[in-house]
Amino acid sequence: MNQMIKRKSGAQQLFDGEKVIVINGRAFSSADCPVRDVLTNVGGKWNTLMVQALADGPMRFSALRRLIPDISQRMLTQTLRDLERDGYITRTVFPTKPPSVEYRLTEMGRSFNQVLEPLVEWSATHHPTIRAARERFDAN
Amino acid sequence: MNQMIKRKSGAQQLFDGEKVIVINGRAFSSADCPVRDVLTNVGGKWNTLMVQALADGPMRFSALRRLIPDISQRMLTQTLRDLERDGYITRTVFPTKPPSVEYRLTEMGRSFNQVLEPLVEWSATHHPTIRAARERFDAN
DNA sequence: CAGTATCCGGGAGGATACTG
DNA sequence: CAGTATCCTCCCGGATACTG
Repeated sequence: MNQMIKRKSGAQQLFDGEKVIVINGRAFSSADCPVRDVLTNVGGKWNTLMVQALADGPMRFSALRRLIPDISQRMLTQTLRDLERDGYITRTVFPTKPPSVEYRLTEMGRSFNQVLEPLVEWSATHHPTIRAARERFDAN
Repeated sequence: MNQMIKRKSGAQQLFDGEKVIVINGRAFSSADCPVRDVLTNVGGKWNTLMVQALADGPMRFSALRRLIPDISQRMLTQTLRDLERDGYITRTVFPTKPPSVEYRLTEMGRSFNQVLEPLVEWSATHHPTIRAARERFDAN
């Protein structure tokens, strides 16, 4: 029930000649696999960091820049746009002058952050182990 | 405690002139941020899929090829090598002829899979919502 | 069977300059 | 302040061919 892939499924026949991935017993064209679709965002260099930056509360564009010093302006805008597009965050413009823009997690964004957190914790916990394994492997 | 980033920390001063990310109150050079280090793997196109493929039990190279039809030989090898290097899986060669090689999740690999599963579930659940949000956004 | 080796295109993302 | 607009580079990953 929890594994992404099931063996010995006849589902490969569902798409004629097309490559297929099987998740929870259902077949998807690997082109639009839902899990892949979401995990692509997770993999993006800035997406998860941005979600976590907004987890404490809404922030403005410039505040995000200061919080994440090594993101380029281009990537900050693009990441925020992508997250907005997929419904993770909302963008609110205040017509002050100069204008200020507030970014805020949606309900779904907060929901996502909750499944993200364990992964972050896991990463921090196991990072030393991974580093060690890597050095051991590279020693050969 | 659970958020990746803390505000109003003076930690930016810890690294002299270097860009810094702050996690759970500790500062890391953004070059070797532990969370980024792990999440990079999550983001790789095949890494998570491979972990899940092996979640049910060990598999051989050719079995993995059949299970994930649209991976190239090159990427299959490389993904397995990377996962082995970081300690997620082990690689065992059986000197039959022709040789067969078995890949198996380590304890850490299984541990990782457990924090991965909720993310996979979440993806499958929210995928329709995301698709809808995306179409709404693109309509403008 | 389980890999290497090589070539190659596309896209992610950085740097820089400009704007309402 | 909060963006666009370009340009450019690196490297991920696919395709193909060869090997112990």
